[in-house]
Amino acid sequence: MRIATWNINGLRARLEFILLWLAEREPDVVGFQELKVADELFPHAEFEALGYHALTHGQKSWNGVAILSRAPLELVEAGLPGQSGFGSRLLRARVGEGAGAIDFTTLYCPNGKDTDHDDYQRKLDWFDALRDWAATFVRPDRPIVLGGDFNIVPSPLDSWNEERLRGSIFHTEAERERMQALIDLGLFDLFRVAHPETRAFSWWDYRGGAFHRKQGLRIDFLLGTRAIVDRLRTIEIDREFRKKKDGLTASDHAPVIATLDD
DNA sequence: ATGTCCACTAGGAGTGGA
Repeated sequence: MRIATWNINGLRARLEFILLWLAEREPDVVGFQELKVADELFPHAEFEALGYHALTHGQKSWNGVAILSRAPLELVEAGLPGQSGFGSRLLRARVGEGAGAIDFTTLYCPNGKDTDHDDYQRKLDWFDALRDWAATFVRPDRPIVLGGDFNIVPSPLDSWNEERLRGSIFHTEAERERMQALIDLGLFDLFRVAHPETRAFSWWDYRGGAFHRKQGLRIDFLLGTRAIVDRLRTIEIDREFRKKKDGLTASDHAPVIATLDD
């Protein structure tokens, strides 16, 4: 079973690019973030043509998340309780069938903009709510995945320039404490399980040639319980799809894709 | 300091967000 997360930065602008990726990588389950489209405009038929069912939790202009699955999927919940004012950022489904089924959540965590912006404290509050919510169901023996754009750089190894950026947005102690609090519920950063020492990024600014200068951050994660770690075979950040394809513009995020034993 | 991209409004570029 191949599972993935990807902040696509605009579904309508990215559709053709996404379809290329699906055909090439053939994931079974994908969580998308930053759809920037209302649910009624979601192109279900385009995905169904490739064999994917979709659940969406979108809104006009900004935010928005969706889950694609080849196997039937069942909505569990949409939206983080108490945090609907921050937009459509969370969607949880049961995906797959039988013993191999997993509890899969896609997350688009708030950016926070800057440490002196009001959104920064709201971001920290959102993460507190996320931890409280996750604590209600995360258990080591359950196959649970939380995947998404967390907008936090958890450790110096995950930043292209920790020395310069420490204390700035994505790199603060308060954000890192929130990330750790989530992990402490019994979740593992699957990329780090497989690649404990590798410097790898999942996001590069469109500006300034950041991708080619290797100036990126690792802010997109697949988190899984012990039951998922036990099934983990591979996990990679799909840098190839941060590059233009057939003249089509990529998202500023690369997909993260993992293979699990069925 | 900031070289890009996306969506919105409006009916052609500017603005806000990331």
